[in-house]
Amino acid sequence: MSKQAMAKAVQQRTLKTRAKLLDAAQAVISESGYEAMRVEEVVLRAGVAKGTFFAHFKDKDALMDQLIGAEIDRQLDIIEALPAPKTISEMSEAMMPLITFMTCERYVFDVILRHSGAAANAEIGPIAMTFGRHAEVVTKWLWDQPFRKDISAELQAEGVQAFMVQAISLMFCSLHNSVAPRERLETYLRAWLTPAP
Amino acid sequence: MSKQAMAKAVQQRTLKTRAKLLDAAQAVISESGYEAMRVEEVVLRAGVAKGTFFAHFKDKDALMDQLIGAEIDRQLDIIEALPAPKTISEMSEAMMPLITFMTCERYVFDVILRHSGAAANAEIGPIAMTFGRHAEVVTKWLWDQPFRKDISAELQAEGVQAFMVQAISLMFCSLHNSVAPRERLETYLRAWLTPAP
DNA sequence: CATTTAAATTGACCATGGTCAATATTGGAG
DNA sequence: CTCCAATATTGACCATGGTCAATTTAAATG
Repeated sequence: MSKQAMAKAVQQRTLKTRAKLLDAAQAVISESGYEAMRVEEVVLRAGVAKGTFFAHFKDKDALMDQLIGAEIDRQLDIIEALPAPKTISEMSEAMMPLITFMTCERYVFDVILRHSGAAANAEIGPIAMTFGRHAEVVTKWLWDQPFRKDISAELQAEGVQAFMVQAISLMFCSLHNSVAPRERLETYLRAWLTPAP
Repeated sequence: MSKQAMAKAVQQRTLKTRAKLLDAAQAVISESGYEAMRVEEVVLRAGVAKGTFFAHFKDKDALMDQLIGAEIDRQLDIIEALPAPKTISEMSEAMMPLITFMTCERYVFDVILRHSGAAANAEIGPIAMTFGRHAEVVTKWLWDQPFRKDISAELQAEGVQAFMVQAISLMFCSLHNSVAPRERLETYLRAWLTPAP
């Protein structure tokens, strides 16, 4: 035995099957949206049995975690390429593409919330990772040019995240959806990042 | 026709059936927790058919909304009876019972998040109402003795809520669950309510 | 009291996510 | 090349939330 303990590596077909499933899922989503995605439909298009799906993903949510996480990562790539915002307005502007995706469907936002604090112990999923990455990006912004100096850039970044979630939550709330999300976010950020007691 | 247009009022049995369902559900939850609740089990104990359940509640989530909302209201009753906190520490202390309930099960917190921004238009559910009420309570606290004066008490209260949710979210996250939730919340609240740039 | 009609209840049925014992395939060892 | 064990795949089956046409019941009316 050469590979000792870890036995055989993953087989070729495993990767192929996984790719087929991901492609099929992405296709369904492109056509009908995230919420409308059915496992049945995905395995049908991928040409595999239902059981195979669950051999590759713990459950439907795990697939969503991966697909939505990947999309958020794409948005973060864009955000990261931007120059560090110098004003609150620029910062909220920079965050809008991400927010737009997160609010494309109520279901998507629910999945994101459900995974943002990684559920199980020691099991950090793709979406949870993107939250970590997002915090890092914002921290970097604030590092160069902090808006306030009484607290760390990390803490400021955590607050920015909390307010982003809050602003999005209220978008979906009929009590508060009269105020535009971008405006609301800016109000929060101004109060958080440039206080003047 | 005397009652014109609104026809007959709700029948007695309607209230009885609803009460039986709520009691049965509460009993199941007391024994096994929220996540373990099954509609099947509830209708069995209530002695009604499955269809009756859905004649009284739009779906399982609606029942959860009501039960969890009622429990949050009970916690808010307690909180409201307290004297207004004078320090950040007292404030976080006052909020702990509510947070304890919200974190009794991951499932409970998920339901709360899902309903905190009322889903459908013009359909404000019990949990969404409690968020409104909670904001009012906190606003009242800050009204008498505001920690900072550059922003309104209402805005401060919204921030308190955002940070409460954030602190709870991170409790469930394996990356961050090393820090005690109460400590984390106090760090947030101090930075939010007593900034010193 | 008989009649009537809106409202409440029923339960067979469906939709869909998820399981698992059986089977098939892969890739290395001899 | 053949055989073996680890791995991947299968699909019948289950669990559970949710639907709806048919039926039963409440209570107002004459």
